Amino acid sequence: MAELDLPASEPFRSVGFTLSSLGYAVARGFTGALVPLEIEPRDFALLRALVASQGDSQQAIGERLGIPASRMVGFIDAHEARGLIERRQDPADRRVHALHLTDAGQELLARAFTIAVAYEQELCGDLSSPEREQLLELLQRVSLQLGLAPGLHAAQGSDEMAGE
Amino acid sequence: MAELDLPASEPFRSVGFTLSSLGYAVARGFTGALVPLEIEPRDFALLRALVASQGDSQQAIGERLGIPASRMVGFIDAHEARGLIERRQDPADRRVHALHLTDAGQELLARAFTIAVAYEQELCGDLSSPEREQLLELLQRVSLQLGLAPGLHAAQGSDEMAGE
DNA sequence: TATTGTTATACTCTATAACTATA
DNA sequence: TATAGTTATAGAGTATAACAATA
Repeated sequence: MAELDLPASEPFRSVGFTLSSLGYAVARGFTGALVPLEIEPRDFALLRALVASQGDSQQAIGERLGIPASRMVGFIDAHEARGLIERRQDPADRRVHALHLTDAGQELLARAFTIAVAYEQELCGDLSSPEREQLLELLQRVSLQLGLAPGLHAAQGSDEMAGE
Repeated sequence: MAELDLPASEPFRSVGFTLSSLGYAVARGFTGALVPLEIEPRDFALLRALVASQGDSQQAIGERLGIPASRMVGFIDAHEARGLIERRQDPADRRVHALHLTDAGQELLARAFTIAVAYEQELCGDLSSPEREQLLELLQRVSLQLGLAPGLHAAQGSDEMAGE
């Protein structure tokens, strides 16, 4: 997209193009790395969100992750069926389901973290520590150009760290 | 994913995480930038592929883009209905539909390129020219770690430069 | 018998809106 | 009247496999 010498064919060198395809590949790779745990990146994001806010309501968590209320139902159902998450009645407001990680959920999350760390090391295997820092810094500046909150994430449907 | 001091909450600084979310945001942004042309990134990819190989068969193009034959039918139908692409009978093998860009298709592609260039400039607005080069170089090295052919792209279904 | 393009079918994922029980 | 969670329904997108014409 930068040097528009070509009529319209060869894979041009552009930041937008590269980030888009690389981001997709990274998400797909991470999805693959999580397969042994039988979870996907979206599940990882959910478990992480739960650690940050144990006891919050189903809809509050959903809002933070950008997941509509109706979709949260089945999403939480699946994790509860696996014994990773617990719905607890709020005694003050019986409409509310407060979400909590079970011990099994915390253990699985820990294992997912181990995988995430290993994957990060694999990705950056060719970079020195300062190079990695600089890459992060440059990416950060592109993020700001896009108006992205630095470091925000979600377990949205449309992929994002999920390769499906 | 790099510094695993946190139990599992704050948005950590990791190349994998950043690339995944940024890539998604870039794709979504590019999708938005193309809206005035009433095309999506996958259409842009198709038109580009056609320039590179005018006259190739429908399935050959599909294979290059990673699109199964059955999906190509409706995909090409839509573009033919808009007058952007033409199916021509191959006199030698009457099963084959050779695909060609129409004049309208070439004009639309040119306009899409203009948008892509503008989007690239917007993304890199905060970067100096050497910084941009270095970013591309670092991304390239991460791509190689992932075993990605440098500069390969597709018009796959599962998003990739498409925000849906 | 294999291949190009097509169609039919079924499946996954998702959003929208209606519904319930509480407040 | 509003809200948390649920359910029902319908829509988009896709893959799989069967099919017709041609080789």
